[in-house]
Amino acid sequence: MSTQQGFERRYQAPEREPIIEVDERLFLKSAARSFYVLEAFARSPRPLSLAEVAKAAKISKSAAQRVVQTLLVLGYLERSPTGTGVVPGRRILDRSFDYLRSNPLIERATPILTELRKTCGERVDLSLFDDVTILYAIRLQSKRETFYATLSGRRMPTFATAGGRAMLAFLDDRHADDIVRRSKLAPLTPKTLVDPVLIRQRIEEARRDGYASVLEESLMGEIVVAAAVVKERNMPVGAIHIAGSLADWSAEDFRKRFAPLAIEAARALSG
Amino acid sequence: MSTQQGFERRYQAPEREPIIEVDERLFLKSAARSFYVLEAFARSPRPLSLAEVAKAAKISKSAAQRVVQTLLVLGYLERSPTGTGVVPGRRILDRSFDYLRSNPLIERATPILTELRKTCGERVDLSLFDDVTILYAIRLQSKRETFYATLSGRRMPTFATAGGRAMLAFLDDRHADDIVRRSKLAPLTPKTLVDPVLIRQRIEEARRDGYASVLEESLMGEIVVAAAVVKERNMPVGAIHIAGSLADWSAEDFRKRFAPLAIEAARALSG
DNA sequence: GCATCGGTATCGATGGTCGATACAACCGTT
DNA sequence: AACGGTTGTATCGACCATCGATACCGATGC
Repeated sequence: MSTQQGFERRYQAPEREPIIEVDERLFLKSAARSFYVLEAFARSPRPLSLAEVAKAAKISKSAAQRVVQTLLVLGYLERSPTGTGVVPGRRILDRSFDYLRSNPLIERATPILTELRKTCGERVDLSLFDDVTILYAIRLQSKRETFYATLSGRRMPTFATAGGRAMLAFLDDRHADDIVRRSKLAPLTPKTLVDPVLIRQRIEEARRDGYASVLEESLMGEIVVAAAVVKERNMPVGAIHIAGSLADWSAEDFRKRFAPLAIEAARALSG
Repeated sequence: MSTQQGFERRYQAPEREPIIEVDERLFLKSAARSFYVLEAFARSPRPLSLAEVAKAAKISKSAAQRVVQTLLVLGYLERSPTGTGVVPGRRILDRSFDYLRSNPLIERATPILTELRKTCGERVDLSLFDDVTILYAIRLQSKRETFYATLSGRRMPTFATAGGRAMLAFLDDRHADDIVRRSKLAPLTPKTLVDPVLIRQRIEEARRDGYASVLEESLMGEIVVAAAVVKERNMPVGAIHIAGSLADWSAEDFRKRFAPLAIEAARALSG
């Protein structure tokens, strides 16, 4: 259920690196409004009435009416089958298809992950680095998964995930600390580390070992090992996760067995 | 409702059913422009320069500049890592996450498909009906899959897929024929049926058997059985596919073994 | 050197969008 | 049966956001 729509939405100021900060005058407010409407469903995944849309997107009812009509025509919204309100439309999936297909990393990763999934028999994920969150792009489930563990497009806090920490380990301390500092350090489970000092310690371990491992920090009963995929100059761009259940494995066995596989797969994708 | 326009893009005139035809004056041209830009990547999944964007979206270079800047800020576009041009942005995945999460069918289907995947050991898909195309929403791969067979958001022609025919079998003849007629009957493989008479015959078989089966019609070496998921009034909304390789199975064995499983899963989702 | 391509920035005119408002249809409740 | 509450739909003049020609800067290439 944790929608966690991650820490604070809304795009103001990429604020990372003061690169050029798009010119106000080139920003199309009316275009942005459409996306604000679509984003309303990140907070409430159910049919929204016109009034609710207007409120969520902070626009007038009239504006909402126009945006909704437009998005209905384009297929990015659909009338709710329940009769009232609108829901996200199928055409959105076309765009995510384009995204996945346009990203060379995804394409190269797919066969490697498939192979990895076969040898492991456990869930295998590819996540993408995105500042204070990571974004799951490919998810190959094993058996018995929760609904959200199957969805790509899910975001998780960088600081609390194996993949996130594996990626932070490739940043310099200043940058990594900055990300932790800007993260909302809310525990996802009773075991989530929220003390920046402890988190930093784990990051250093990851730096030393070449992989990160978290134990029940985002889901009770779950153990994950992950290794970062890096580009030139060792910039982390993604991570390969292998996730298993403590019902099947001891933490030590799991790490010993799967960490090398994650590292190898990540290395095959790097460079 | 259904936004058809299968292969052919662009939304002019839903032209199907003269239902209310959204008021011209409520259609936000400037908002639509942003989506035209995003859709440019459906045709060419690679970085596009400003000029290319302008051309693809049929807007001026200035307009392209503004749209691109805006979408960059919002995260729906990203600068290409190769230095020049833009590519679809990660934020798109957030929206597809919202879509999947908002759709009750997807949520209900997930555990059923997971279970089905486990008992079958073959690839299992959930597709959604969308007029002349079907749209893959959930894909659980087995081993050795092609890249495109792993991507949700992929569209395939309704007439040539097992799921598509299973769904057509639940429409009345007029409607089914109409969909076939409006489809671009281009063969995907040497074995694709393109004769409307033969296609209709297969649809009738599906109606009789409660499932459809296609043999190498969309991918050589592949056999697929599928059963339709229907709503009230027996309207088809999706289909469950089970896909295997002819290297592992005879067509007959495959059908005998998996068709009942597809039917049962689809029935569990229907109603 | 010149040509061509990439992205960026400027600015006044114009027309697309704004939003208050009214309307229609549906629900329960009293 | 009129009510107050939804829902979605439709109208219209005023204004300001957007338009697009144009100029600019930097790389790259011959």
